[in-house]
Amino acid sequence: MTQKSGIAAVAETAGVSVSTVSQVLSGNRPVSEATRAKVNAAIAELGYTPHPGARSLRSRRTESIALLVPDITNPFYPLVAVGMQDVLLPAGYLLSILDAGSQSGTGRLLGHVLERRFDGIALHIDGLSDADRARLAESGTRVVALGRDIGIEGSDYVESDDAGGFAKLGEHLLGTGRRRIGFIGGEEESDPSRLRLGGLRQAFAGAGLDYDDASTVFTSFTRDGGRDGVAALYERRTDWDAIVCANDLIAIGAMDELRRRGLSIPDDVAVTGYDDIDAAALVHPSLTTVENPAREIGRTAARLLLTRLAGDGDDAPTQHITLSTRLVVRDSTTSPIPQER
Amino acid sequence: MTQKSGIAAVAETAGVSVSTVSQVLSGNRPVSEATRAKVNAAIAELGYTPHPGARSLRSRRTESIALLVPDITNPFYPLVAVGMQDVLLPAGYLLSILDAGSQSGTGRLLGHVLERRFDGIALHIDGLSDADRARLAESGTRVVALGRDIGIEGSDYVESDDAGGFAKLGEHLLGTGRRRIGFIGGEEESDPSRLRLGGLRQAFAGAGLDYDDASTVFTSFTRDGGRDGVAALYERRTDWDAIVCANDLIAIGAMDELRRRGLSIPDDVAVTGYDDIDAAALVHPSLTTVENPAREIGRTAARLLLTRLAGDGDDAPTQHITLSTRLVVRDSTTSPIPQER
DNA sequence: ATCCGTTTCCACATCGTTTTGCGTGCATGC
DNA sequence: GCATGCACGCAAAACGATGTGGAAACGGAT
Repeated sequence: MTQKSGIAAVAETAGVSVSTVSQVLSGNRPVSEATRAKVNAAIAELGYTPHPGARSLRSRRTESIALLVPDITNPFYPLVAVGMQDVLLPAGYLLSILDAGSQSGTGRLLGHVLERRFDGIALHIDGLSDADRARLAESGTRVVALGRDIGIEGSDYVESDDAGGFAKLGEHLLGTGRRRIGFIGGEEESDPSRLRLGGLRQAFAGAGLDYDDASTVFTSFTRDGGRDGVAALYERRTDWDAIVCANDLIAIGAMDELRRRGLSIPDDVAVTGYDDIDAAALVHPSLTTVENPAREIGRTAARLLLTRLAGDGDDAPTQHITLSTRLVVRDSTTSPIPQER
Repeated sequence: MTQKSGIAAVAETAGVSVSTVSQVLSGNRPVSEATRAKVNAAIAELGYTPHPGARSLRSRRTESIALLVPDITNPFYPLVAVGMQDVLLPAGYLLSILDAGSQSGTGRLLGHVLERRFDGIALHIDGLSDADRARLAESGTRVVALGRDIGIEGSDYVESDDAGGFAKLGEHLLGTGRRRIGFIGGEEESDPSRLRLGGLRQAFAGAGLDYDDASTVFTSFTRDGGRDGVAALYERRTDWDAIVCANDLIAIGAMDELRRRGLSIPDDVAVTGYDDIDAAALVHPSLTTVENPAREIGRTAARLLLTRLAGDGDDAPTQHITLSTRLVVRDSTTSPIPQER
């Protein structure tokens, strides 16, 4: 008695052929109710699980998709991942989150990812090298880009309305009487920095005011960047009444430095961020910011992928979805609840 | 001219047999320098990548391992993931981070994970059902547990020295003259809560003092839990001079509530947390806590898995590794740098 | 009884690897 | 010259699934 394994074992104990079992599993062809029952019984009895390798070998599909992020310790990305799972799990796909460790690590990891033959890849990349872009394109893997267009033929992308968010921030600040408003961006060459500054400008224009370019400094998207940014701004002048930061981490760093200089937030100067990471609500005073709908970004990206994977979307035009953002006003731009006299 | 694909195509253009190409790839048997060169040239020319499905079908290995976490938005887990990657990537393994979404979601995801036939699984689970434990055990997949013993034959686990950490916290507080010390735990039935309280008790005992059980309340491991915990403690008495919290989130919530009651931290009451998540340094005043070496936990877990996967560790006794923790003193237990007068 | 259309199942080829067991050709020892 | 040993490559058999072309069984119509 040779010990069969896999689908063959199931076929044997059910007293049917291998192909019939496969049919029952895939529902590809009609199977009579009687044999279907026999097969299912055998499957349950043996605790059978199809071998994904064998399956993908034939079907050329893995039923799993990858999310490739530059830094999983950035609290923004876990939320994106959760959003993708919301959509993918019910559709029978498994989401693997892969951490490149840094922007530069992306290329190194990309090779591993492509080797694994995921059905689809979602990635958030700031600088994708031409070589990597080519590898992605010729791999034939479905790709959806997060945050910006990745420049691959036929790959959709989803981003949030950065400019609109900063316009709302600007209006909020101008509406509360602030006029000497500085802006601390991330890396100067980065798309987000430029878009976000653009939104602020728009708010000024809308109020019939001029935005002074000398109110802008660029550093990096980190807490340290925020500290440096404040230092740079205060070298130019010292009468700022609001500081707009390109993301929450910068804002938190800026608050550190402002406090160190003996300034009170928001009485002397208001501070705003972007993203609405958890920490924004935790700092003291809590940070006025704009909600960057990470989870919704994830959901949308997953839906785009699923549509493409369904196949009939192969020739559909490239999709570009922009999600709207929401202003979240907290204590860093309004007077905090009086607590120490 | 039939269009071969995969290894057969490589074999053809290199003018060798399929098996020879495989040998070159795996280095399983010696191959002459000349043919090795020919094969490598062909591989490069065709941009060949082995099909992981076919490979795992034969070799029964996937070269990828999974990290299953209850909630990827908890900042602790991304660090664990990064630590695992540190070790796994150089070893040629791909790490997939899988988010169960909640403790209860673990079971649902576990099925998907086992189906995927990962070579190894690392999981951090508080309550694993017996059914799931059985599924894991009989799947034959290598398992390493994080944080606690998972009770599966032959599965190693790694945890951090919670009790030691809380002993250090207790000594620190007692050493600065605090005596009326309250403890806010997470869920009462959870192992961590009990272990951590035990560490605090130990500090009292070491100083020849008695710890009063009436100083303990249990809530949940969240920020809301911290608020509730403070409320509960202050119903018992109002002269606390320190509050020890079972993790940083609780501590941050506790600070919210203390502040709302008009108390000053640390002048009126000191607060401590556990884990040293980023937010601990961001809150104001910054939080004294204990570093829970998440990244090192990840590294260790990965090493344990690799050892088992190497095969010769099959019969080795179960390993139980405890990592030491480090006290991080910040402003919430010392007087902050005078900044307003 | 014959024929035909459905339904239901099966045999078999196939996917791309790994792996074992042999067959070469060549130098070596006698 | 002839057995012996080595170093290299190759053929072929798995691995576990999918899916197509057909064969068998079954009714109903003629």
